[in-house]
Amino acid sequence: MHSEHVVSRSAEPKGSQETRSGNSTPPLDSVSLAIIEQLQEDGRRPYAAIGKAVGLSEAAVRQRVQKLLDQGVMQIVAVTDPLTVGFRRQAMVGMNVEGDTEIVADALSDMPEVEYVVMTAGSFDLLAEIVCEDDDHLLDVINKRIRALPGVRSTESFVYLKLKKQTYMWGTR
Amino acid sequence: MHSEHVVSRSAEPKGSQETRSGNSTPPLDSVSLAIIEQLQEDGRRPYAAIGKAVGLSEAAVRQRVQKLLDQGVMQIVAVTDPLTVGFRRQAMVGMNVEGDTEIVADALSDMPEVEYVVMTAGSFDLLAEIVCEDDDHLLDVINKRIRALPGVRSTESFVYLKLKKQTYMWGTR
DNA sequence: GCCCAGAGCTGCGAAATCCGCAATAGTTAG
DNA sequence: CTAACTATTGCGGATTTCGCAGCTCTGGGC
Repeated sequence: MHSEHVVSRSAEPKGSQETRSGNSTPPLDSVSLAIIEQLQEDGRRPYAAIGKAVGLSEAAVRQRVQKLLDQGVMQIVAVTDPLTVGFRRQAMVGMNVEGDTEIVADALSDMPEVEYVVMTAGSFDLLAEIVCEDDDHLLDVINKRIRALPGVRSTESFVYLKLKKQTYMWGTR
Repeated sequence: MHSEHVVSRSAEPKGSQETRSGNSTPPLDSVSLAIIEQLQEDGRRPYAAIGKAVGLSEAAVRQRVQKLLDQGVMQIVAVTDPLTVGFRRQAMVGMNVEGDTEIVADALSDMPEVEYVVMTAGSFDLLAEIVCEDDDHLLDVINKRIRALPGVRSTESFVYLKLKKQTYMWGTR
């Protein structure tokens, strides 16, 4: 048992199932970390192989993976470069908002073209990544829908010219 | 729920290679698109289930998936919210660059803390997402390493406060 | 037209993997 | 100390993966 607690944090109220990044995410010990790292290298790696790597039985790994998925701590998915699969226009949109930033963030999150929403400190209150099929589509999303949201004071767009790096190796340094 | 239609795409003669934007990426027909969509929903979905969904045999799906992976068109990985895995500080950094933007982009891509690099049009030439363990680490990366790169004229940072959405559903609208 | 080569698909065992379940520790609360 | 709960293990049986041989379709060379 060499596994140590990362940070012992006690008494966390449960029952919160918010979108993401809610810190309802308790423990996550070093074994689960190791499992995640294995799956970041290959999302289809067999449970037995992972178990051998992290020192657990196949069944235990399976149970932990299922739990991590259920809790939303991780997801196992195929990722691609959108440009390769037919989406020709992407942009990052920075926004300034008046009132509750989170309400605007939620509205953005409901849009299918929006892949990524983050609340930030700095000269923007929100950043959102938009994935569209063409220029008309992008224009429509930004001008007709995002700027129409109540509370959005101003936006600034950065159209993607070339994606240079995109990794999913958190924890695998 | 499982609609058979993928991304609307005009009927394609099977021999036609539409001139896709530059990359060494061979066409990618609608069947492969459909396979990718299946794996975007669940990266561990069995080949037989995918085959039934897209109208192909298990073996054919397996061959196509392997090819897509080998070609680098997609990867099947576990993705997480870095905040839940022990990385407490993230930021998007916008940059203005003099000279060849791509050289700077390549240098950024070599840094392990940099998860995402994209060349953009607009008031920034480059956007880079940084994932760090703490404030010291973040400060070090931005001030000591990024701003030290030759050609970097100025930077502006947006520290993440809360990640609201992060999906990998390109093509699954 | 004819033949050949290459790419893609299918079907089929054999091997490996996944899955559910019951039994076994370890932990915490009373 | 016991009860309740959670995590883990070991096991069959069902399912999936894997490799391979054979088949079809297409395009090129002659």
